Amino acid sequence: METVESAQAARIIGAFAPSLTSMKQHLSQLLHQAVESLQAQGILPPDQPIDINLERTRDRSHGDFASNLAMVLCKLAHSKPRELADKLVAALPASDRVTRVEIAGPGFINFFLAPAAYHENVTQILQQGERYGRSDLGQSKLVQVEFVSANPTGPLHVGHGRGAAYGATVADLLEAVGYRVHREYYVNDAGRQMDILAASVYLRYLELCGEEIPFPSNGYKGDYVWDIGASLHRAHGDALRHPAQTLFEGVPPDEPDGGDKELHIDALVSRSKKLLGPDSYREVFDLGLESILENIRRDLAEFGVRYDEWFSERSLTSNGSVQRAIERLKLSGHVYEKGGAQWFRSTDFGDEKDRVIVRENGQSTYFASDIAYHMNKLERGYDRVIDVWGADHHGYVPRVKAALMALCDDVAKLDVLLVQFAILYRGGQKVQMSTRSGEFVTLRELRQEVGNDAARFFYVLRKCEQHMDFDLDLAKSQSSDNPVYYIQYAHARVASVLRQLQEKGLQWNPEAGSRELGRLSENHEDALLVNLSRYPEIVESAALQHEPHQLAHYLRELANDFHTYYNAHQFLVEDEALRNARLNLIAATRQVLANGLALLGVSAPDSM
RNA sequence: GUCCCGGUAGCUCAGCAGGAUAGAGCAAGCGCCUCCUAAGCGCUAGGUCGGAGGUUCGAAUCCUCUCCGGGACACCA
Repeated sequence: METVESAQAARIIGAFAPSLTSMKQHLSQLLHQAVESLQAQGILPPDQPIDINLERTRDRSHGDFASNLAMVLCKLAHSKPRELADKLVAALPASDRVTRVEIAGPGFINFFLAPAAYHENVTQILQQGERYGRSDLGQSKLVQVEFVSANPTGPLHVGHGRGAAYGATVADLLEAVGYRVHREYYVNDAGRQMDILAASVYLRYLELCGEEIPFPSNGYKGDYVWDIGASLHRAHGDALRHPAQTLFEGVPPDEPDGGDKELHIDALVSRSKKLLGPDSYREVFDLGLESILENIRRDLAEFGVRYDEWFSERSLTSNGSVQRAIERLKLSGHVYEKGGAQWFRSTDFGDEKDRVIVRENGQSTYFASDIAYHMNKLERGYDRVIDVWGADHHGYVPRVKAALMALCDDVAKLDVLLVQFAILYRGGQKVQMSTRSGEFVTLRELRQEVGNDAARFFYVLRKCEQHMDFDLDLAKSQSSDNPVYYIQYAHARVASVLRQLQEKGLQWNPEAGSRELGRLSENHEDALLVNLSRYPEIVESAALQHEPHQLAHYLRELANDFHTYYNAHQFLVEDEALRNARLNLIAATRQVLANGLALLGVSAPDSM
């Protein structure tokens, strides 16, 4: 029976790259062998799947890594934890990278690593450069990450910004640990909201033609709609003009006039369609769509967020995918008719209530498109599918999963990650935002105010599903209070030291430095060595748990270790061997800071 | 009403697939530039981990109940 773990173990033994990632795996393997040996002796029952739990110690007096294995297995072995620990330790194969193994406390097995293991790691960092911290854990499996996917009815706002930063970072992290990642934006280019946008554009156009228009309360009022109306006017002059009176013929009153704003706007949409005719209407519609989508694309690109695909919702309707999805659901026997509409019995799969997929008027719902979209995703053969949604969609998760359960057994491949809104603070005060009046802070405004680096970093500083306070003043401040500057400054300081080296006419020989790493004996150096070796573990954990904040926090710690070291010791010393060793160490630190910042989409400047 | 998220130092938060004395940054107080960027560093002080039960060798971490705060619950997209 070939398990994943033993396959991994075989790889480790086969090609032993001495980096600390494999150090953890190495120790894990040693424990595995010990367990197998106890199984052979009959001390532990054979053929029991055993999880090796191995973690970094908090306190260095407990060594470098600790395992609670003996405490976990003591019941199976019918012995006391410390006695079992004794037997496990006795059965551990020797390793030149472990100087000492101790049993402590209630039965922890503590591993003390050889300093040389850490020294080799520094050399690895310098050799691997940008690749340090990357791994093939994902075994080139295909993952799709869909994120942002905001309706193209207006510019991205700060809420979308968090989804963008988070989704992009999760995608990059997954890529770093060896997945092949497909980044996708689902473009809602069909449906009522888009019609309302088209009508809004057309109304602004008519105003520019000189018509007097009472603008609908439910229309899109942002300035960008004016701009699109103006492009339309530049392109067509008055060719698409109709008298306001004609347009408003038979349209029920708007809310301020005692009517219903929804009925009012829907009527305006159908009047616009009728007056313009299908071709011209489509032109207005597409101009609105394209202008806004272009704006969104540019915004995201400037934010360092890249996509492999912009997937059109409309295409699902036009190529029959939606129809096909509905048919398949019907065939599965989970669809019924009620009140003239087609309902999906999602309650069969744990949803709270059944959902409409085809409306009374024959139109399929947004939900139907979403089912088709997810069916499409799974058909494309991804091993994993990740949806990053705004937390306000959380009620949506059960019904999408229900649909997938009805259609296939691949629900487990889908992860929906919900991102909470960020609340902005300026001068200690909440920045008020309301989407309906169009008075929201756009992502672009945020980027202009605090810069891309601070925005990207702050957005991923918290777990995604957690509410977040975004302090604009802090994000802008150029002081150590601001974690972004703090980390970047550490990076810049190393670069500065290396510049000083030349000015002082001193040499740095990295090869010699590699041989002299044993000269690093200060506590500050020890702390740096340990934390540098943790980086691959952090990347792995942040990626697999979809938690970029782990990396953000780690980088702050690493920067702190460096600043402390910088203040306590001189790097450009006369002693050549020591100087080479120290420069190797800080160059490695710079590399790890740069790698980590790159994964977060934050720049790593050489001077500040 | 149902469902999600949160309640850890004065503030903002880590820690939560159980582990060895609960961490960081601000803010407060005291120090450190003839020295590689003081956009930095050190020290001091600060907590019955919302509350109550339970599970066990061991709980901030898991389970149940409860209190407080935020959010979501369309034949909208």
